[in-house]
Amino acid sequence: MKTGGPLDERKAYILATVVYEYIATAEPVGSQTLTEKYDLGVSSATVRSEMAGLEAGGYLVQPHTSAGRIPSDIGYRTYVDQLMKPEQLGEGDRRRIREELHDASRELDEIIEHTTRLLGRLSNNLAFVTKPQADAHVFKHVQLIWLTPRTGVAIVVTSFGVAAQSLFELGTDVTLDELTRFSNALNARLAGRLLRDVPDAEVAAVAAEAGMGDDLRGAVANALRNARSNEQPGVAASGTQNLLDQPEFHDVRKLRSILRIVEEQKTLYDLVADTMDAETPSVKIGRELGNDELADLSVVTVPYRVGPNAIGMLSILGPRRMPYGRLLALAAGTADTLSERLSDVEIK
Amino acid sequence: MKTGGPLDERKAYILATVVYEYIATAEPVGSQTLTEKYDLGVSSATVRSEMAGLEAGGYLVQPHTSAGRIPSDIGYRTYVDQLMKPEQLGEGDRRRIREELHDASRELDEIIEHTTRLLGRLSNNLAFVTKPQADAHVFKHVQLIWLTPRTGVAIVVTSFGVAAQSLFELGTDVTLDELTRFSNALNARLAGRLLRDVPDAEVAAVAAEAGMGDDLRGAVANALRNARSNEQPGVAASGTQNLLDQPEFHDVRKLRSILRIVEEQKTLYDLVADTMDAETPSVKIGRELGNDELADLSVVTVPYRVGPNAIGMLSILGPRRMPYGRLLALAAGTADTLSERLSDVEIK
DNA sequence: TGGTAGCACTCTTGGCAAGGGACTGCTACC
DNA sequence: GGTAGCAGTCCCTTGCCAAGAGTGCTACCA
Repeated sequence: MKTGGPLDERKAYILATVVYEYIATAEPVGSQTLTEKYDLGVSSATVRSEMAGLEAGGYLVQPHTSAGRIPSDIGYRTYVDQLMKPEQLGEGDRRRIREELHDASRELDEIIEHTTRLLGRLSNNLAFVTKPQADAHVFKHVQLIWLTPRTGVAIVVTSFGVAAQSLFELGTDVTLDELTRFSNALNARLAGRLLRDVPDAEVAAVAAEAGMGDDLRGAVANALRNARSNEQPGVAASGTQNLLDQPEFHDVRKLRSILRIVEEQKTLYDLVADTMDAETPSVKIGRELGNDELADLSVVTVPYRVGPNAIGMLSILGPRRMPYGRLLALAAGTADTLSERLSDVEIK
Repeated sequence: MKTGGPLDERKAYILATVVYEYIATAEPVGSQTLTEKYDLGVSSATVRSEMAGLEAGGYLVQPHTSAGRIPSDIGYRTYVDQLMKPEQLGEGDRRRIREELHDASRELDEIIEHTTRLLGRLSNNLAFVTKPQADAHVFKHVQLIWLTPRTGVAIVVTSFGVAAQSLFELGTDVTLDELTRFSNALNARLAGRLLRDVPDAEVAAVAAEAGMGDDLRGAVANALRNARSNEQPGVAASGTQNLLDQPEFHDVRKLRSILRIVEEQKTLYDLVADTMDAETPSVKIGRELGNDELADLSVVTVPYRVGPNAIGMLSILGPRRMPYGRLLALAAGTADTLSERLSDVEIK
């Protein structure tokens, strides 16, 4: 299967129409259906020979000899990159998203969860949103709370509220005054800086200067590391049941893989981890997801921001046969609103 | 369908065998299978007439005329309450659960999540665990953290670590000293008491005495309310994909209801909310769940404790045709270990 | 030479009938 | 009261056939 040269205009139009029709109906598209439903200006016989060409070029495949054609990964890819026209979100949808999100809580996690549910509902697919990469947040405060002479809690607060906590248990007694002094030492040095600009070594150094013991230092370092959470942020997901409507999932085996993936946040995150850096909308189609079990799924992903920095991603997972244009517009619109909302709740 | 008088010994044994066999095979059980596989000491003809009696009594039903029989809700109920012998968890399983849970983190939420995943894996069904009812926890500390003159965070710490937080935004400026003074006033009065013994009114009174403004008072009250979370605790769930193995779920419509219920924590919680008070293991079978969509599912539920108080529940949701004895033993064993673990991490 | 009409062919799908298998309920007998 | 045997019911599988959808190829036309 060679990818063929560039498509001439008529081939391109026919490919676009096949993809469009297949997305709408979930049925393999034949030459006759095509000439009947769309005004191609040529007969079905001509369409047949063009389709044979598209199949030879790797854009279409035929499930069996006497069936119509469906797009291949390459066919969808060409459609998304070159053929489809970008869609805009209607003003109604846009307003509805804004209203829903602005009613929500001020807590970061709840905002993310709420956004995820909203996106799942509006997209009629499975939505998932990565929690913010906090390392671009501003460090506000660390508080060491004394509970008993040997236990306490270390709390890290950023410009988005409480970012992490860590219970600690010490080998030797510590007083309330000591904890207060430690907290002050850390705050004096760290307040106002970006989390990512605070290396572990510096925390250790400040702690050592202030005379903090090892276990206490460990607890603070631990809380800060959790706050940064830059290896692998949590992921919120919503809308699995929407996928059941799609005919492609009436096969139970496919559902297995999806359910497993949704339950294990890590796999879900891995699906989009590499698009995090790109900072632009991205579409992954079928085998491009790098997982054979997901070969007939696609994902669209759009980053959301605070200020200029992309700090997380909104994604929609659905059948390969998904309305790419609409979902991209929806994700982008939601990402915009989420970004605004996050700027609102950020403590300046 | 009358529920018939008490079952004589032979009827009871036959009912038990039918339930047992159907749980194992998922196929309607006929008189011949039964006499062949189990030593009943009578012929299949006799069994047939006994089964006819059991059907008349409402214990068994026949999917169609020429099929074997399957248990009704009443049949399962009788089996669970009177016929099955209680199982014990093997020492191997027990040790494995203990090892897994004792390696886990000290953070309450993570312990619960970890337990849920473990239970999902071991039960091969859908496990869900309600997060602790915190109102039986001991109030340890409230901390008001100053971020800017008009913003801050209120944090409530109980004997299980940080229980809740609430960002606040004020109409007038407040100083760090004032916040410290407020914190101290609250702590002096509340520390060491059970959360449920601290009425909202008292918090308001202390706050007013200390001269706190309304918004600040609101934030503290809010954080305390969240900490108590006694209306409806969160629920962790794991193992949805296990259900796909069961033949009863090859019908996609049934999956829909389940997926929806799992995603909405509230419905999941409602399934077992009324057994919270009972403080003993409980089994709900089919329509007893009070939801037609779940008519061929069952749930076993076991409470877990800290000290003498039940503070949450472990549940396993699966097909009505589930191995009740084994799952009850598994849930009970896991609940014991979870209770121990929680006592360990509690700050005394 | 590109487009078209027609035709033979392929493959799936649904309906239908027949046969086998797994039960049951009933009756007559021990 | 228990049992053996039998007629009857119902489901499920299998095989077959016809209908339908779609294709590729070829001959023809402008």
